[in-house]
Amino acid sequence: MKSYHHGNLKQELIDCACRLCERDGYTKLSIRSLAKESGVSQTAPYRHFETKETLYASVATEGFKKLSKACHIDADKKIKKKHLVEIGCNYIEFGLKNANTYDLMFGTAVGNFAEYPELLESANSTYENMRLSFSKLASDSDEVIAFKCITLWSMVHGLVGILRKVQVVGDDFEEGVGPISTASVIATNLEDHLDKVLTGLIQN
Amino acid sequence: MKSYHHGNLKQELIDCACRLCERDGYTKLSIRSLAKESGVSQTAPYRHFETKETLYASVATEGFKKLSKACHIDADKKIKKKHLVEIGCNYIEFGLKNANTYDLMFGTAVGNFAEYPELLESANSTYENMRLSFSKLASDSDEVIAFKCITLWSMVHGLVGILRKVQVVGDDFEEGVGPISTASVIATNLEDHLDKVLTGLIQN
DNA sequence: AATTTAATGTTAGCAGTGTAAACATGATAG
DNA sequence: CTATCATGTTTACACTGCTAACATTAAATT
Repeated sequence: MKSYHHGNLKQELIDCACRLCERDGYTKLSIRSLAKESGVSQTAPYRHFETKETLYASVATEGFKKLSKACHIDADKKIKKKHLVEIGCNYIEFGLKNANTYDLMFGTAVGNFAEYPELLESANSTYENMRLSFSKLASDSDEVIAFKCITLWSMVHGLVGILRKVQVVGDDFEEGVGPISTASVIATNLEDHLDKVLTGLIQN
Repeated sequence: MKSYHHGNLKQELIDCACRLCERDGYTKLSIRSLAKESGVSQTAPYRHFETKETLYASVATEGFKKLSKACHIDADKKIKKKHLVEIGCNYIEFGLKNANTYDLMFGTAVGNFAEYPELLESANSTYENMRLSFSKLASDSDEVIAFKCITLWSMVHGLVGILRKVQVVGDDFEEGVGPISTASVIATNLEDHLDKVLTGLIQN
């Protein structure tokens, strides 16, 4: 009935880890609980993941693939500024809706991406997507394109960080000009905000 | 000789925690090791910190105080754009030089700042400082000031996040237009970069 | 000044963790 | 058919956060 070999354990562990990481945050994830969830012995996961960080890297890799998809713009389309605004909005939406996974992707849980080729690959390809979109906006040099791209990325990345604090603190504040309420305003007018910033960055 | 009561344990624990957090990252910090370092029993810290998160909150509070100081601009000075650039640079420098502490401050180690009044206070006052500087730049409405302030903050916050990945991956990449090298360029021309972004945001 | 009380320390112990070592099983290659 | 090797299990170790019960001493109350 229950065969000694699981057959598809690695993928099941990754899927399960993705789910639990997002639900409870990666700190709450234990290899043992993961194993139990898959009906397998405590140390079985070690046949597929050298250390816990290796498992984290797999979850982060999945995260970057999803982020990449969320920020993808149809390649044939003629890219305008509004499309970059859309990319930015989608990025932020991903960061807020998958907050715990986002932590894993951009925090320190995985120390050095270079140690995990798949992770590095998926992270770089997320960037590459964004870069391509910028390259279709105007005929800038590679340097300028990369520059604009990093500027947008750090902008939306920063907003995710700030806005998440807003989510956590919630409605405890009504002051009007504090960081919380201001950030909230930006959050609800995200498109306008990104539009403004991008306008300062490009002419199109 | 060695008295039963330590006398200044709480502060010593905080200091020690700040040091260890910055050196090894907050994940490596254990209450037990902390206690040992202070020559006190394993559970003594629990008389001063309800849970580990409470300790984290104290370390984060110290972090915000330092960040606040690093971003402080003399109140009497007439504020110009270059001062805001300076604030931004100092912020980023702090984030990069105190990377592990910065993680603790802006990550998810401390779930809800509102549960730790001192932390909330120090975090808000960091923001308030920045806001004041903006308010001395031009006679904008409170809303506009707050808006600009959040924009700068999320910008530099995002850059810290991106640039840290650069530090970690280091010199493994020389491609020229990849995220790593581009971010590196931004890092070495930080003032110019912030100047550009701020120019798009303000006129002064 | 004597005594009660509250703050701060210790000891012992539970349940949970990451990970290594030695062993078991069974799919696959020779 | 057999040997090998990937994949699973058992056992064990050192470590963790945290609780409960007890010890000591500083501070408050009488």
